[in-house]
Parts: sequence; structure tokens; C-alpha cells
Amino acid sequence: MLSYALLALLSRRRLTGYELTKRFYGSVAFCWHAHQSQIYSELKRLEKRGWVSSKLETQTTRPNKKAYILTEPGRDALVAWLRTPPPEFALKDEWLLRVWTVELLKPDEARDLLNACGRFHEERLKAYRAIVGTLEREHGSLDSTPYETLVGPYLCLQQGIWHEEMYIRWCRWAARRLAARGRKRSGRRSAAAIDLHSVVRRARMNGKDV
Amino acid sequence: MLSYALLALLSRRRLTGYELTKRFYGSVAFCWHAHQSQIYSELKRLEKRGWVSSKLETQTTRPNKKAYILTEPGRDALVAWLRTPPPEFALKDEWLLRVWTVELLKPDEARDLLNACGRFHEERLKAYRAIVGTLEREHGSLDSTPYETLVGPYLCLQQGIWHEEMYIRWCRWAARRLAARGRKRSGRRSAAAIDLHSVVRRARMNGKDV
DNA sequence: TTCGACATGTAAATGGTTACATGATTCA
DNA sequence: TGAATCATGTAACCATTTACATGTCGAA
Repeated sequence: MLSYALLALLSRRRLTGYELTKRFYGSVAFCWHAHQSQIYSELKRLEKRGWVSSKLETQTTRPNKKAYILTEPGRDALVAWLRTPPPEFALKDEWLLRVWTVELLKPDEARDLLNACGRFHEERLKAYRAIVGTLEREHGSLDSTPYETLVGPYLCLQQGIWHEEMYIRWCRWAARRLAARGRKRSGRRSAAAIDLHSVVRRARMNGKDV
Repeated sequence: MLSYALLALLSRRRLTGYELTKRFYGSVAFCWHAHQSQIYSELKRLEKRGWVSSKLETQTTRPNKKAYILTEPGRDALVAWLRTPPPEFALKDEWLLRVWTVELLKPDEARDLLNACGRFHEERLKAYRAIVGTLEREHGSLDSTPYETLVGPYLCLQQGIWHEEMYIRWCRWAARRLAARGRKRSGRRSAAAIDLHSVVRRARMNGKDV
């Protein structure tokens, strides 16, 4: 999958592994995360497959570098991939996974978890907004003048912003809900552990296509 | 990571691998995805570490089964994990990654991509809502009476719903934006490829902490 | 009699993470 | 003088995916 993220970056311009890595973290990484070491090895694989080609540039004052460009087969592969919708959706969110079991924490620990989660997403929101801000200052409002080469990143940026805004709202809402539960809890305990799966199964049988 | 999702499920009740797998897909999988085969091998690893223990139940009319329970060290490990915030956030969204390069598609293909994405998230929204609906029908409004053992899943479910609602809105918005761009495009082309990374770097230098 | 649910796995391959290695240059 | 930037990688390990394997029972 990472390969397509790299092809996407290379579809814009010729890049060395180093430049590509930097760009990656400032843009596509918001859609698809990867580590630096993986980028280099992935580039080699792509070159073997003939999807990119490289040219070594010897430098005297700096370490030598390899500039990669997208080949025609590479571009074809990228477009073919774009045309096939993802086979499934593998959501993985460590914050959410923790919240799923939040009942095992003491009330104040639970609150800390949600606050930390909120702060994390506020940081991300700030990052997204800073990028959009700089883009708009330099190219005018992207809202009114959609630049050819920036539509994709711009749309994704907007998704990121909406996502973070929603996430922050959710963290606050969840923290309030937990606090309310903390206040009510004394004395009352639900009779038995509720069987979430049986609920899901019944929902499915009700024709709700769970 | 999957290990903690399994521990979380086992913290609620004793389960066989088969039951656990089914439950997994109806609940925690919305926070952390995994395949069936991984669940079985992960269970074995957990047992080796002493975080779960199993008891074989021989059956005559059905295949034998192994029931797993959470051990004390297992519960400790789970709670310890809950208390440590995730080290980083590795977002991976194949739909978004495609949209990032949407400019390589023809306008109608781009529209199809966003529509497919929207439909996908509508399906997920339906699934979330069906679960919440059944839960509320059986246990009363979760909004007003927060059940001890269901807080976590309920909060996550709500996040899922907000997420899908936001995503659907975004798909529609993005499709409209692309359509507008399609209409304007004739004749005008942005002068040069815009260097997203340099924008990010400048944003960072402006003290925006990108 | 065929299909789906029950019930458990293995094996190979790929993808991804963590940690390490090197060494010059530029700027504060 | 020390930290950050430039520039490339390797190796070992762990997590995850894909594909396959096996066999019974009950319901339509």
C-alpha cells in the first residue's frame, strides 16, 4: 500500500529518497503512515518492478543522492490502483481501543485518558490548519480557486480537519459522560455483564445488516 | 496490539476462540481490525505469556472447543496498557489515499470514487446505528442510563457514528467541489506544480508546529 | 442435498517496526 | 562545541495477511 503513496508523491515531481521522506510526513502521511526505513526499502522494490527509475547524483560537498522518477508503467499501476476501490476497511485506532475498555480504569484515570486523547487531536488539528493557512496565503482561497495539482491534497486536508474537529468534540463529550457516570455510580450496578455480541446478532437478524 | 483487544473481550467473560472471533467482529473490530487466523495464533501467544488460560471442553455432537479466561497477570497487563497513552498515531485510510491523487482520474471516475466511498461509509453508519438501536431497545436509552459494563463500547460506538456522519458529509462535499472544478477547468491550468512540502516547512518556521 | 453455522487451526509470504550505522556540513 | 540537516541504508524482529485444511450438524 505504501508503494502507491510513494508513486503518488513521485507523480508530482522527481524526488530523492530523502526529499520524498520529508514530503511524505508533511502530506500523504496524513492518509497513510509509514517509517523512514520502510520508504527506502520500498523505493528499491518499486525500482525492481520498474515502476520508478533512479539516477545517482554524485555530490562533492554533500553525500551522494539518488533521484527517483515515476516511469510509465508506474503511472499506469497507480491509475489502475486508483480505479479499484479498497477491498475492506481496516480501522486501527489505539486511542479508541483503550476507551473501549475504559471501565477498567478509575474515574480520574479515565478522564486523563480522554483528555490526553483530546490534546493529541488538538495538536493534529493545529498542524492541518497551519498547512491550509499557508497554502491559502500563497495561492488564494483554495475554496474559491481549486488548483489543478492540489485538489487531492486539499480535499484530504479538509477531511483531516473535519475529522480532528469531530474527534475533539467527542473526547469532551465522552469525558462529560464519564464524569456524570462517576457521580451516579454509588450504589447502582448493572445486574450482569451485557452481551454485546448477542445484541449485534439480534440486530443482524432484524434485517439491519450489521 | 491485537492482544489487548482480545484481553479486553476476555475481561468481560470466558470465551472460546470461535465466540471471541464472532464478538470481535461485532464490537472491538470497529476500533481495531484483525483477521480470524490471527486471533487464534494470538490466543496461543497470550496463553504462553500467561495472560490467559484455557480449558478444553470435549463435545460429542460438536467439535471440541477451548474456553479462554483472563488471568490476573493478564488483567494487570491490560490495565497497565490502558494507562500508557499510544506512542504515535498511524492513520491508514485507503480511501483517503486514493483521493489524495484524484487528479490523475478523469472527472467522472473521480466522482465514482467519492460516491463509492460515501456508500461504503453509509453502510458502516447503518451498522453502528443498528447496534445502538438494539442496545437502547433492550436497556433503555444509554444516553440517560450509562451502564457500567457498556460505557466503553457505547462511547466508541458514538465515535463511530459521528465519524461516519462526518465522512459521508465530506464525500458529498468533495464530489461537489470536484464537479465545480470540472466545469471551470477548461482553459485554465495552474502555472506549476505546487510544492506542498515547502509549504509545510514554511508553516513550521512560522512557529505553527506542523 | 446443499448451505451455513460450528470449531479449530497451519504455513508461507508480505508488510511494518525498531534499532542501528555512517559521516560531512552548517548554524547558533 | 554541540545540535540539526543532509543523505543513505541494513538487519532482526514482530505483526499481519492470504490461503488453505478438516469435519459434523441442523435446517431449508
